[in-house]
Amino acid sequence: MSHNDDSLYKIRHSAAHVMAQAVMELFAPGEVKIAIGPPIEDGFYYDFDLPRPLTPDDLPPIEKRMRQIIAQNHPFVRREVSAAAARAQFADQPYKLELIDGLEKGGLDEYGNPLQEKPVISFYLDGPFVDLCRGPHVERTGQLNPAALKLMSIAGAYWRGSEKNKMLTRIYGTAWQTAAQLEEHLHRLEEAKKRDHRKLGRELGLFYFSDDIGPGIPLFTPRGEMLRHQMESYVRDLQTKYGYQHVWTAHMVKEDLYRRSGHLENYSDVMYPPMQDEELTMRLKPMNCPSHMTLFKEMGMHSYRELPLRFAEFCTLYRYEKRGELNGLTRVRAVTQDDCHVFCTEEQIESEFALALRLVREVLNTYHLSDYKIRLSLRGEQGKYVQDDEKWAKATTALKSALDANDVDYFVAEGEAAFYGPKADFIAKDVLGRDWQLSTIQVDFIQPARLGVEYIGEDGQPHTPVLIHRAVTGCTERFLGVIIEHFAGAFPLWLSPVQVMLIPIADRHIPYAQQTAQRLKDEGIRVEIDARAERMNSKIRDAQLQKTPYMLVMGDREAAAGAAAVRSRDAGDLGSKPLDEVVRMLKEEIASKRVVMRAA
RNA sequence: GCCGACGUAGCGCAAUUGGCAGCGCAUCCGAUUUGUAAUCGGACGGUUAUCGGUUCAAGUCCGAUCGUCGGCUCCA
Repeated sequence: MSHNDDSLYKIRHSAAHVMAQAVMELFAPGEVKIAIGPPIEDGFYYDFDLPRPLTPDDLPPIEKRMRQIIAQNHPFVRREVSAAAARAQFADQPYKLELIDGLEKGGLDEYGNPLQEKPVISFYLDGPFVDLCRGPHVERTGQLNPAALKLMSIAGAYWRGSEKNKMLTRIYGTAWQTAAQLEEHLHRLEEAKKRDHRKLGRELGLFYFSDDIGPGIPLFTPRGEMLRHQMESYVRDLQTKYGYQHVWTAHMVKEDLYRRSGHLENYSDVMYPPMQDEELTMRLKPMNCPSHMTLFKEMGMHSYRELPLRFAEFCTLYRYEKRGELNGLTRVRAVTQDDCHVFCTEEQIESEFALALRLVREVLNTYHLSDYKIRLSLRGEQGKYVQDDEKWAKATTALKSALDANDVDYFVAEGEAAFYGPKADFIAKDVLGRDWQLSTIQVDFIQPARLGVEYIGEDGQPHTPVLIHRAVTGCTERFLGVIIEHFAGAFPLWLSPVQVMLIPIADRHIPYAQQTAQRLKDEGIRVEIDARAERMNSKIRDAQLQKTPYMLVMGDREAAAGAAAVRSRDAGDLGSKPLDEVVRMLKEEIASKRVVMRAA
């Protein structure tokens, strides 16, 4: 949470304590073990180790008890204590003891991450409830607004976030200063639900999931595929313009290649099991890099003069995502990356980074996803990484200086790197303010050497190129999921699967509609005719609900005049216009890739 | 994978303590030929996710499996 939310921070932090007290009172003394309860964006949570699972029916009594505690208006009192005193206080609270250990050693915070300085151990007391807590809090429980508080959900959460630890029960709540703010927040959640791409995907007939196909594998309808096609064509054309070349490398690869590239050792958790074909062991591709490097090698000797060589590919990759982590289109098992591998010299890293950056920026701007931050993802202490400190240091330095040379602001995240190198990840905010990791630019000094990729340098000697991995929209599926929600299903004209719906008023206007449809199709405009025996109003309503950008209504007047009554999805009835003008207007809007954003 | 909730017609939902499985929309058929967000009437549609158990009787209770949803480090 940011600093200017100090008062909300205190409110939510305090609400977490009040909730913990309420939960403890729901059970017999000593039955509830409390873990941690921080404020978070929009609210707070507290993790408990409970004698039984909670159900949604448990929330109202807890909430009721919280209001009573608030009404009792206990002061929050801070007390600094020694580690020994802290241990005595929480003798029967194992999680708190573990936290105290971490604090006392000065080494670890509550998640087991290293701390800079040895902190002061402090308690906060409110009434009968004592918690190990750094604070700050509101002064009295009465400063919490009971009408601006709501418990939201129950979830499981591992102690310290590690699946090796015990699963605790987490209760999420939300808290605000005023009831109106709470209402607003709940309203935002409702809006987000309406835009849920899984719901819109079904309503707009874009994609489906089937038990017969398997989890995490979307099936795209003609309309959904048209969206994919438009998105991919756009990036493809732009890549071509920027000097990237497209290649194609199929979906299966001999396992041995992944042994040499390092995937088998470092990425096998995400890979599907091997397929045995007599003496051959094959794998579904989880990444393109080894294939692109192999292609580079097969194409013969490469001179330094050919570099940088940029191989782009829209390829569907297969990744084993954990069951519980699958989520609509944003987390699937068949992932189509708009991938690219640039083979270049160390000197070229900076300019290649700049090129990729320009491409990424142009694409994100087109989608009105221009509010993004860049995360420099580095190797962490744990996790699987190819061990080669020298190359990691080189790659990290190179990426940092490329970021700096291009005047890019970024923040550092340790432990987020790929197994072969550091990344610059683009994290964009959608119209609802949610973060999505989309584009990525990665520097890899490791894989080319492992696979023996070489070029002949100016000195006539073989050298190992640097590999830059780069994705613009990241992958088609997730990006589509994000933009469905971002646009609330109302795609800009250039992207819309059906751009124009022709609405003949009566059956006798169908021939004119067909004639008009052909005219528009000849201009490359995607058009459909609603020839049902329905009333015009009903056809308009359906086209509007399908979020079709333009409706052309045609009756006797239009047929006689060679015109169409234009209705815009966003602006309503625009009146009758000659077809020539309609075509000009549509083509201009398509070419401009104009976007009309809807408020969240 | 783990914790919890859920799974009734293509979609959205009903069904009393266990007692004949229904409504709306969509679909199909018929009538209507309509001027900027829903024309009227009729018909079709189900092994209640799957498998097993309890019971005279299961959508409802129990178990397993499959699937979906909410979560699983936004720093005590």
